Amino acid sequence: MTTARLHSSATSQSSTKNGANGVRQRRSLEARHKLIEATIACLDKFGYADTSIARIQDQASVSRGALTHHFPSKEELVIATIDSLLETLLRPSLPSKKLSQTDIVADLRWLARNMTGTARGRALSEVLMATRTDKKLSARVNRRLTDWNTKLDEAVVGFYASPTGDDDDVRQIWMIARTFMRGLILQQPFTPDPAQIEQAINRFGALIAPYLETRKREGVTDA
Amino acid sequence: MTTARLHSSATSQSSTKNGANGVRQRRSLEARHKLIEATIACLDKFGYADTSIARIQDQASVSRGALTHHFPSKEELVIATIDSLLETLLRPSLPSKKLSQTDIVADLRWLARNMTGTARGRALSEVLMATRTDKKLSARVNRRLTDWNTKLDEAVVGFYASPTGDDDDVRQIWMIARTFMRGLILQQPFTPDPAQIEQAINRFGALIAPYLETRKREGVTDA
DNA sequence: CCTTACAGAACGATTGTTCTGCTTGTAAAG
DNA sequence: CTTTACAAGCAGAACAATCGTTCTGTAAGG
Repeated sequence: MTTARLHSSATSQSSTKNGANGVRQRRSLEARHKLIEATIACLDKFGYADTSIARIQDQASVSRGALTHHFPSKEELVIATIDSLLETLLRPSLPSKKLSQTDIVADLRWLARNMTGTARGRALSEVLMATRTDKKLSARVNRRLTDWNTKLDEAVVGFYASPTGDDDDVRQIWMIARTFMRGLILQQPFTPDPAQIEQAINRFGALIAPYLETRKREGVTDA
Repeated sequence: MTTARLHSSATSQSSTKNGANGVRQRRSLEARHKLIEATIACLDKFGYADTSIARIQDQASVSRGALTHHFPSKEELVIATIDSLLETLLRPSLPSKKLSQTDIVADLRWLARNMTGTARGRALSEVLMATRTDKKLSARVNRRLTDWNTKLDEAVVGFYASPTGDDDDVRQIWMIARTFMRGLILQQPFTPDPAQIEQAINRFGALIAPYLETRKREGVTDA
């Protein structure tokens, strides 16, 4: 007599009116978190093609029943994982503890490391490639991705300005930078020497540096 | 016109003693070609994850027995497909009927179209992403990819020169350009507007144009 | 006559999903 | 503060479908 156990979408949680942390809810969130982290690890290790539910539940040390309880389908799990990836990959650049704002090349190196040098960055690349052909998945995450991109643009405009004063140019330059960084993952098989990759990053930084200026930092209260 | 010459690669070198085209050999090459084309089409349409043997043989309108006869394993088929992709993606840039050599931005647009706007370019991106985690596949194609990259570098140096006279700089600039182009595939979900993509390509061309000059064209006999 | 080219069934392994049963937190009822 | 009822959390079997590979059989070019 189980009703439709549509375990509410990824964003819900929201809890009930209860503010206290119930044992029940806490464990649930823990399990979800563990499963998402396992999915990221599998995407990084095995790639999207070979990331199966069996592997994920093995990586997470969670029973299959628990997995299917929290994520009734693989698609739900992937989407929740994408949400997690977007959030954690956006957060560090918003408070800008990491961005030096003065050395653009250093910022680019940080960007490169974030996108290709971490499990989360590589995992995102895997799902991005998958969305190209998986229309069902694409339909459900397209909005999130474009929103994320816009938010990132606005954050960058808060840090950098164009000598011409055109903010759109800053957005375009950084969009080019992000595109270049993403391309590194696909270029790596051609250029196995890490030093050559690093040199290319530095050179790219030199190419775009003349078109970026540090913005006069006023009250940048992060919301 | 499209008599694609596909060398049988790692496996048997397929007896070159016979100069005459037997009916037998011709049909075999035709079947191989058809299967490779079908694989490319499937990689483009379904992505690497969902490109199964069943789908390939369906796309090629070939029996499963025929497929397994020509390619005893999926890996063999994928490798033969990669060989075909590398060859056809290199050829047009070698004789340089397409490269204008004067308008760098136009050349970049052609490069972008070649890498992200064609089924072959997208199919290559799919397998490139797969090689990141598939170590068995990676081990078998790494050499081919680096060699291909080197060959492309040399071809580019034949067309362009650096104002500084340093050929290595030309190689680096074009390596950056190729990386950027590859990144477009992964950036597309974030930036669905084609016009914005095109503008970014043009802008990128403007960024690197100052560092490239047309090389005085002497006898460029393509080997 | 024999090897190659092909057709197609059969194979075990693995895919993602569905279902049944058991435990347990939690909140309402007493 | 109990008692009780019920849904959430979870374990694991069962499921049909599909995966890639192997095998047997047949037709035909050399």
